[in-house]
Amino acid sequence: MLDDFSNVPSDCVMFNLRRAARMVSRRYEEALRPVGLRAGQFSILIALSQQPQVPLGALADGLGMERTTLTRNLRPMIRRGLLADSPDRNDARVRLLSLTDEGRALLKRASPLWQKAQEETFDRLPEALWPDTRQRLQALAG
Amino acid sequence: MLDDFSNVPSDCVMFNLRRAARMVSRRYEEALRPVGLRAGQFSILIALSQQPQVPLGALADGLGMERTTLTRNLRPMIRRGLLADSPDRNDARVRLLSLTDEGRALLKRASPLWQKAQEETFDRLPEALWPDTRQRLQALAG
DNA sequence: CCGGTAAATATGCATATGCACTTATCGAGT
DNA sequence: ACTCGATAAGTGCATATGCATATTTACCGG
Repeated sequence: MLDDFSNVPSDCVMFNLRRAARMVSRRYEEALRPVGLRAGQFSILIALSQQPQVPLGALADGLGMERTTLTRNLRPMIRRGLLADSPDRNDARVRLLSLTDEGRALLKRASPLWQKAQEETFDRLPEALWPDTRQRLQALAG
Repeated sequence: MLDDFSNVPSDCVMFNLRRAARMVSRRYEEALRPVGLRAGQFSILIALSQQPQVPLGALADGLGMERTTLTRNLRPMIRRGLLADSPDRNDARVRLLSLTDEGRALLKRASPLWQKAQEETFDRLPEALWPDTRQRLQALAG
């Protein structure tokens, strides 16, 4: 008998997650285009807005991202002046990251654009389902 | 008053989707490493296993991916001999894609590895929740 | 047949992703 | 102080992602 993979595309968790992430990211990036932020860059700004100084590794963990990936994702943002980094005085290995004033200002401008994308997203998935859905995504990511 | 973005990381659909996609993809790629397939490559093989000949654009639509992205993702797979492409006899613009015998054989070897990754995934998200979760992801991707 | 518009795909550029490996630093035990 | 294992971060390589733009082909109205 022939191999039948016909159920795999819809069953595969990885495939469905990646496709949804691609499609949703494109919509958020379209919304954020006026401020010139990519989807991942917006996430980094948000993550850094929570704390004054964050070690690179801790930030990568929070984003569920390889340290080496984050290292490179930071570059265009630092070049643009949105982020600053400084060595930890107590541990010279650690690179502490922080938002600049410019980064904070841009985040403020980006916020309503994000809000709009978020609302458009909830036109597709009823917002009441989101807390539950988020929890499932976090379980998958954990 | 200061801007407070403290709710954004957990609320942002885009962020949660991307993070989950990253983490889950890494686990599938680890499982698929013995056959040397990346997560997206496995998805392409599966998608092509459904039909004998698929136009590039139609495949891209099915994957929720830009045609230009797919164009390049195909390259290493064609170079490796997993896929073949030929022009459509009725429309010289169209590139028809198909699995090679080697591609089909590799998919067969990859299948149990995928199955294992899938099962590990369901250790994190109860499988009973998957049909519903999949539907939500498809709504987000649509 | 010709000209113009639409469609399918490819290219240039920039960012994103992570593994294997390397470098620098820390801290504990001697 | 010294060595050594552990930890934080960076590099080289390869694939992934998509927008703006270019190229080729199709099709339709004249």
